[in-house]
Amino acid sequence: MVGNIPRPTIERLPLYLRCLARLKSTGVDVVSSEELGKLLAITSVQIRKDLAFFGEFGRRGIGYDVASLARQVAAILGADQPQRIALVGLGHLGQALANYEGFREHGFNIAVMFDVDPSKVGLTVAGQKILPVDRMVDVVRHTGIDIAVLSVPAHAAQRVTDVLVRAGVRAIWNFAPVRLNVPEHVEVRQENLIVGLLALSYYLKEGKGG
Amino acid sequence: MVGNIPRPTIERLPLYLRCLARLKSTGVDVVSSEELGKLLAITSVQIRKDLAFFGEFGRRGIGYDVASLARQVAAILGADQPQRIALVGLGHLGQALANYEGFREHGFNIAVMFDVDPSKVGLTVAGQKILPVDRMVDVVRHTGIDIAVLSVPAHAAQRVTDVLVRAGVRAIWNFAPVRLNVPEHVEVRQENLIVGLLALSYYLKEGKGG
DNA sequence: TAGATTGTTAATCGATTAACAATC
DNA sequence: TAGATTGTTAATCGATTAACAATC
Repeated sequence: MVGNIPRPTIERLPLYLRCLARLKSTGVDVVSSEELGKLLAITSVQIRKDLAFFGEFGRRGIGYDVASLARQVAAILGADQPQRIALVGLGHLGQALANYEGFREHGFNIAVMFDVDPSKVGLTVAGQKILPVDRMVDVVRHTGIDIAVLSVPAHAAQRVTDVLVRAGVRAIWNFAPVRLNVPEHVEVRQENLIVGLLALSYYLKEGKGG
Repeated sequence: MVGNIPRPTIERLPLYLRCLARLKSTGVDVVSSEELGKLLAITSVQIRKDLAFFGEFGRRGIGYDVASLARQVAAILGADQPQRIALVGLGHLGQALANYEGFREHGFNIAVMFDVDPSKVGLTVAGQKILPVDRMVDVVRHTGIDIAVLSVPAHAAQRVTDVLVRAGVRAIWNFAPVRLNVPEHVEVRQENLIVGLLALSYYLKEGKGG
């Protein structure tokens, strides 16, 4: 696999994957980059260029085998085999994430859930018992979980992160609106809901002809 | 205001805004682009370039007045005065959004909430009563709401969108994993949680040295 | 005035698009 | 073979970075 793939390419792959999964479920066996592009509002060249970073997946004159391409894109993204993740913080957002179907569909299983709030510990959400944060290092280390989802209040985010790092987590998906300090070997993905709403608000104003 | 601002610039403005709000609340009066950049892990030139699209906000040799810059960035984004929004779909994600503090902080108030599910209609979430979708056109049109947040299942998203458009909504923040068809004058912002997780999963694999 | 920092013009870098050869 | 569609090389476009003049 090549060293430096453009970030925009990486962020389009999940779109391809989902579209392919949908095509597969509706019984489509073969798809051209042109057709895929129509469905996604992305040019066919862009799609072929993106895929070309990783290999040759199509048949000239024919197109792509839907099932096979889906498998291979999933493999590129590390979504080809079940991956257990830890969820920390079971406020409203945490509970929404715990119940989000999209994860399971891509092979991500929330294997453990933690919260500091004693009134939440012991409750069952989405079929899982909430554990106390005290047990996080032990449990995460023991189960060998790599990815943690962080949906705690901003003021607690760095503290929880330090614990997660100590527990051996190597990727953190952070919904708290703070930049986390982590060692170099830990990947952080910052999710930032308000950006979406503010950007939308800007384009709304612009559309008005402002 | 200039016509064509780079999209990346627009998406950084909310980060500036939040950082400035935080500085203000900690009593910082003046900040340089260098300092702001350190806090956000963005270069100072990038920040100055971004701001330059909209005008001159700083004082050479001094820096930026935190309160004044915050006000002006908020104005650019249309977050300088309260904006009412409609929330459609009160599943787990919808309820999380209804309770999300970040919106209020930026002047967005969820003024009305709708759901199809009769067992949800009438319930109170985050201090608001859930209304039936049947009343959506009337209520939205009557209150003059511009922005709708869509957190309904994928299969219902287009149907609800058509109603929202009929009700006069001009911007839709869509959490359903489908591309919406809307008339040209309606802005759509596609939010896509799974992209974040899959991208993280990719970079985790890469980090491994794969 | 000297030091600091902005705003802007020019150079570089990276991503998208266009053109086309390869091949099913 | 002719038509379709991929994969790739070259050209264009757009965003970031570097350099620097303006000015507090």
